[in-house]
Amino acid sequence: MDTTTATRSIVDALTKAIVEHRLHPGSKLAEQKLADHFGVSRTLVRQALFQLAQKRLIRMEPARGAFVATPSGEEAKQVFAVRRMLEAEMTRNFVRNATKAQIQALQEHVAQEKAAVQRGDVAGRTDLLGDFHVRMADLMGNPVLGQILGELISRCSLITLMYQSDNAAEHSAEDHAAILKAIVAKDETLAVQLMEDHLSHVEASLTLDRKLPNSDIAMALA
Amino acid sequence: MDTTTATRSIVDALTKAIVEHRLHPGSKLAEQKLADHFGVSRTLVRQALFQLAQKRLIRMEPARGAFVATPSGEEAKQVFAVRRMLEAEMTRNFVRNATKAQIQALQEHVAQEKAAVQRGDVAGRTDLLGDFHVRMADLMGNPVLGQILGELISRCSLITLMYQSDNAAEHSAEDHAAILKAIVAKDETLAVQLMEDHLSHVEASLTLDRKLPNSDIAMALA
DNA sequence: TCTGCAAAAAGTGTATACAGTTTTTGGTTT
DNA sequence: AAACCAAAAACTGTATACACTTTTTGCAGA
Repeated sequence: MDTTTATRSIVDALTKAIVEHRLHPGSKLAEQKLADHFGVSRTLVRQALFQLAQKRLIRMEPARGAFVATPSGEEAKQVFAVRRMLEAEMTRNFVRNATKAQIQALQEHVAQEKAAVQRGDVAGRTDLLGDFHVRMADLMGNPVLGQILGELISRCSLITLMYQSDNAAEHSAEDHAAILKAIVAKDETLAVQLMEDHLSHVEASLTLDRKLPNSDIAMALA
Repeated sequence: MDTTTATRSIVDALTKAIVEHRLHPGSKLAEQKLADHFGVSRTLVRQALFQLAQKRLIRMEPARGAFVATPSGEEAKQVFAVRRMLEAEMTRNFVRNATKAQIQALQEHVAQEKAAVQRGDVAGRTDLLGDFHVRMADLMGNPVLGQILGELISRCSLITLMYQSDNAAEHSAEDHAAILKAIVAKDETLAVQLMEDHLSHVEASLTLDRKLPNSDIAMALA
């Protein structure tokens, strides 16, 4: 991941904008406009766009340019399937190997989530709910896993935006608390089960099978 | 993954060269030399190098250039850990959902592996042994999983080159046959267990804890 | 002979130029 | 007023130019 610092910061800025829903699925990302905005040449912008394309946060169409990705329902299901595979085992390892300090770190995180929910901070809440999973991956001391999961979770941010029907995200904070409780109790199978259920629950709250009016409309008025 | 076709073919050519061990870990990849070789400008070479860096097949050092990656023993363990997570579940799903045609495709693949082993075709054998896992991922109809696994397996190609002690790879063909037998018998837990054992076995055949003489030497004479 | 250092060569990082394509614009015809 | 077409504008894809950094070279001194 060692690109030069300039492109790195462009990648980070665009990633943040996409994950935080400040750039909508399907939006055009014109190179010159981005170059002007960041005060660099198109060269660096292009490097950043290629990296984002590899992370599947944008797609590049030949001779037409870059657009914020519009993941299909099919792709969404696949992303969740892989997340379940990884996070189930991650949870199992966490129960077995986590130190008190690591558990406490997660507890503080869940407390922050609850606070965000209670004060109705939607943006902060969304951030924290995704961070819970990334945090857990990082605590496991496996950066390879951490990076893969981080990218999958970024993609989920786009997916939930496109397919979210009811705001079932509010249940997520409770799910996290329950998972953590099982971890503290060293109940391995329960913790794993709760994690799998949690992910399935999030996935089920999406309407992945509709005909994607979002994509076309967003494309149309881009 | 939609970059323009030119850079795509450069990425593929370099990936193939690295995975097939025609470019050794630590080797310098000078941009102009690659550009001359491929008959394009440095621009396209650079795009390709950035993509390879993101796939962790090369590393880029600021102002010093690109080098074929030299994964550490620590990183190798992490890659295998993630592979076990993904491939265990992949195997479980495969037992549950595979069609007769898919199983037959794998059987033919294992037959090819045996043939390569018997005729002493080391290069072909190595290819096929890695392909077994990629093939299985592709058959599952989950391209998201397929791509992640494909990249992890590419990295394993570098890892086994750097750390291989005895040539335990010969056992892999038998392992694959045993896994497939369990799949045919619809023995889910056995198939999963055999897959996990297989990956642990491959990992155990590596000497991941030595001080990496390879890396430094290769760097030194690059 | 070995060490140290300065000049030259090679290489990377970024910007710009230019060719080819796509999109927009504005007028013309039905 | 709507559909169509051509010229202009905007944009992408690739090559090249140039500044700056690293590496190599070759010579001077110990």
